[in-house]
Amino acid sequence: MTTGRGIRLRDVAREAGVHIATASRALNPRTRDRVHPRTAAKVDEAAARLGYEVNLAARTLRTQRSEMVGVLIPDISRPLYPPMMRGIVDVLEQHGYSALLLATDEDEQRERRLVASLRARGVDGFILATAHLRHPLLADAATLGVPTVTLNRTATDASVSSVAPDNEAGMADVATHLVALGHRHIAHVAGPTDTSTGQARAAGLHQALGRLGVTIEPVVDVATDTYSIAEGVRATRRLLMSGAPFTAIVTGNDLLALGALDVLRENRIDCPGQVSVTGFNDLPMMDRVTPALTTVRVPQYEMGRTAARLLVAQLLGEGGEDEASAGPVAVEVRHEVLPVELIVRESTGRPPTNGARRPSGRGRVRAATG
Amino acid sequence: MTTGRGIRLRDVAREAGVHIATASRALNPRTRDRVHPRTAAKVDEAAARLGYEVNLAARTLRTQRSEMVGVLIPDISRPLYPPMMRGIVDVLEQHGYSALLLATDEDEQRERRLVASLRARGVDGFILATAHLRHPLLADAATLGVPTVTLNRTATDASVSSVAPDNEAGMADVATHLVALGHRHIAHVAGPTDTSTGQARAAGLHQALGRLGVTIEPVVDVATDTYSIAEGVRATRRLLMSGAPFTAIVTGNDLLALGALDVLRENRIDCPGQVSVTGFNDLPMMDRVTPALTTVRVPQYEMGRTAARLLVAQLLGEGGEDEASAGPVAVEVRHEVLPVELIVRESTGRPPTNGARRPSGRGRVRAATG
DNA sequence: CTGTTAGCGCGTTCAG
DNA sequence: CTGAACGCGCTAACAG
Repeated sequence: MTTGRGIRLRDVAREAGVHIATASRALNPRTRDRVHPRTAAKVDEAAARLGYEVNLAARTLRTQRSEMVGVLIPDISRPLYPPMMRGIVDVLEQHGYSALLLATDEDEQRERRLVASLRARGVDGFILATAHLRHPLLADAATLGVPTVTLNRTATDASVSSVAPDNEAGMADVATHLVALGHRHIAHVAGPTDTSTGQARAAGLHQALGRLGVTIEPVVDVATDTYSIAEGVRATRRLLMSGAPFTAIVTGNDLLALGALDVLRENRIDCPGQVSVTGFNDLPMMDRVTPALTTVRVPQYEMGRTAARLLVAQLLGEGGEDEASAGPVAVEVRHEVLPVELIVRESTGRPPTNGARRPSGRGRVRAATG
Repeated sequence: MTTGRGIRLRDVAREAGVHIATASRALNPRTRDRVHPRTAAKVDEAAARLGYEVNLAARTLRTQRSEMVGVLIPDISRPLYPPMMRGIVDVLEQHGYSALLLATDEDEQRERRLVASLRARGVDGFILATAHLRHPLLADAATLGVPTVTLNRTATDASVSSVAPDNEAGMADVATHLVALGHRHIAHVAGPTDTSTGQARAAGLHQALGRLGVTIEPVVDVATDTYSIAEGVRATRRLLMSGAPFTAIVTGNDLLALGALDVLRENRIDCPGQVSVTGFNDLPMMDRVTPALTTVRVPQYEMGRTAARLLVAQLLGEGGEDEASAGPVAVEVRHEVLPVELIVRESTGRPPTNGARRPSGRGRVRAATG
């Protein structure tokens, strides 16, 4: 109700008729029980009357804890991330932490700069959302002793906690689904091999198909450089050019799948009539594209929440750390793998009854543009 | 390369063989020119060697400027916001500011709490993304003297800068487009009346149609409570129930339009064959739903950038403020209205040749579920 | 349970 | 152009 500007602890203390330190203890939840309830009440009242708000910069300077977490996301406008971010923010807020959001664009230079600025700000921890495997930062962050959790990146580094979807299980579901429908000739538009999701999903698919007695011909197993519609287009064109037969395309990500659908459409190949397509992630609106995409739902919001919970647990754990344990302070490292769910929609169906054949003549494939 | 942890200015000063104050001046861009170039170079070198990183908590405590901005967004996982956030982050980063992202869910209580915590953190400014008109916070923020910019909310408060799309022009384009196609009986699923976008778009539509000599019958002019697919469904069902004739539905937002498309589909009313539909915003994937949505593109990323620029301008302006000007410090308040663009896709076409009639019998309208 | 004292790391006076 | 001293607002240690 009042200004709250420039009101310091000493003002509250004077107003309440107690010493500044007493006011501090009364107002800080962690130390409130060290003060007489009646005194605490008086302080509360004075603080409320004056509109006092603690100065966190001062507290941070004193305690070396900023109660802020740095969240590094390549690009929040890519649809995979917003639900994750929301999950992160929700959990952090619950524990009194705030989220500093930075865009990395997966640019190493930029990342280093941003992390440096976050360290300068004294963030208590990092959440690093990236699937890229080469990530020099990780070694740094761990080395520099700032608690870190990676998000959407399967654990490869034993020293940093991680949260990732169960890519293998998702691909196993996809494989089972397609084989049950009767598909035997399956093509694969794989995600980038320098991402953990790309690798894990590709491996999961191959393993599952192997168990089912189906193999993917190398000529119809193509990789992409990035997760994007354009890359999906490029890769699917290559598939068609190969002339090899297939009745289904498994992709590593919904955007790649959208690109595949575009290429099928431009070549007048019916989906799912002639060729089935699957995606991964279940991004928003995937139920509304045409045909509605069969895909693997990744619990994005829950992944964000989990990452934040893991980080907060470390943060709180560290604070209460007794120095009893000698040796390197064993921060508990955990690797959470969250369950995924196959969502069957309209882009998958039985293969054509006349069996697998080249879905299109080479000459009919449109040349790539641009 | 080195740890950077626990390295203080005094360490750098000692390493460089100068006084701590000199090191401070050399390292701070604003005061660097007050020190001898050779001395500055020595300090730089020492800082680099030691991996020094300024402690921003200390600087903030001293200077009362945190170089952080609080960004309040109802829910980052709603597709309108991520591109805005990206724009904000990009511009802020350019000027050395960081973004603290909070989720408000448009809950007033929560908002107050969050704003209080941001003030406690000493943020230098706020960006408030909300279209809701009643916003007590605004008065507060302005009153408390923290520079604020509203985003996606047309100026109603003269004291706070704002960035908003040109809703009127967008609706004028929609009206012109539909009338040119031959539509004379137009229905309207309006956005919430307690939002500035809802109001401005509704007003813009009515005005434009008025100029074109077309009026919307009150029975086919329905409002919604929120921008959501479910509300679009509810409102469109009401439209059909009314029995009044129309050949086009103009909606206040893409989600409402998706709901309208759902209801048309469930009643086997062809779009655009029997009824055309328009949206607003051009959210991601609107080119891929069926039918691809004719809508008004709002420059979300650019709006984010603009909001951040306006805020930074205020922040920098304030710092350089000479006390020469007596009276209330006139922070420059600006209201930016960004141009929009009509994107014509497949959901609009000529009205049926047999003219306007009730697109569906009352009895055929499915009852609302739930 | 409360008061006293000291200092977190920095920027900014004021002298020289 | 550089050095000395002070204090931003708070909390942690130590007394009492």
